Amino acid sequence: MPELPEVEVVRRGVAEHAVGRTLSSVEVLHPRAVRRHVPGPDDFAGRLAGRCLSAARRRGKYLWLELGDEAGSPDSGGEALVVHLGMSGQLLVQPGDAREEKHLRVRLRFADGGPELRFVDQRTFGGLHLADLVEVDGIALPKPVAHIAPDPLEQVFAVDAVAARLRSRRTGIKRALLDQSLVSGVGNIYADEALWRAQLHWARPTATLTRPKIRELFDAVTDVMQEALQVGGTSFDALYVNVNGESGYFDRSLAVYGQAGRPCRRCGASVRRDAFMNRSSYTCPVCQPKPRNAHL
DNA sequence: CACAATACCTGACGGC
DNA sequence: TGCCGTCAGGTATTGT
Repeated sequence: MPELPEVEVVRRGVAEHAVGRTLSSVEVLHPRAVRRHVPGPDDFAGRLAGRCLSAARRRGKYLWLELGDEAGSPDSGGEALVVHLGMSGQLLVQPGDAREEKHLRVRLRFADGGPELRFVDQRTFGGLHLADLVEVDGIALPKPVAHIAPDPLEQVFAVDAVAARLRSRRTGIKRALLDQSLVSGVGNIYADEALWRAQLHWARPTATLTRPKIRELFDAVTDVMQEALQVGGTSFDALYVNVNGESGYFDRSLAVYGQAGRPCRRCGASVRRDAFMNRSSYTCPVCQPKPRNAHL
């Protein structure tokens, strides 16, 4: 599933292969892929034609391509093509005559006649839309991304400010980690991996965490994400791939996620799976004991 | 306002 | 063989 490291791998690919190029035509093959573009698919395609992709940026799991005029300079309006991969979205760089993917949703062609960008998405939770840029704390963000908190790999990420907000909450630590308005980029996989590294149970009340423990947890979040990034992200199947269609290798480094019944790498106890928010949480029952005052 | 639950979606897989 | 239930889960929306 694409979380922050996977989206960053895609961002780098798009920066290398598409930034600086001018779009010629855009084809929407499935309207649901642009459902967040309120004016509709025709408006989406019409407004992109002739625009240059001037930069590829990211916050958390959101990716956006800044749009410039044909000469390539950023336009005064400040507009971006926002991309969210959802659960199964892929952004691929493909020759125009390459076979159509089964779940091809949007095709973006370029004026230079080179490889096109394809948005492929089996489960259609992801999508593309156009948005104006607004300034938040000195950073230009698309309007729909403005409510998302900085991610742990950003310069502006301030762990002490996050710790203060965490400690005032009345919820479990994993729910808080997954709340993109508190910290962005963390999904189910990296939440479980970071909690295992910091030896915290998912239901631990945030209010009971000390500042040093919260710092330790976010060090673990940062470490696990950077390690994943170095090997191209996590993929269990063909659903997550970089722009060249290649899978990452971080699945081989997972300590608990998806490892139910296998021995904990630290103590050997059998990793357990709990139902959590209509999905799963994986923990070591010995290293991450369930607190008595658990926030279930 | 804070927090929790649910809807949205498709395909793989196991049981019968 | 094929049907059915379950699971995967990020985010917007709805409910308390």
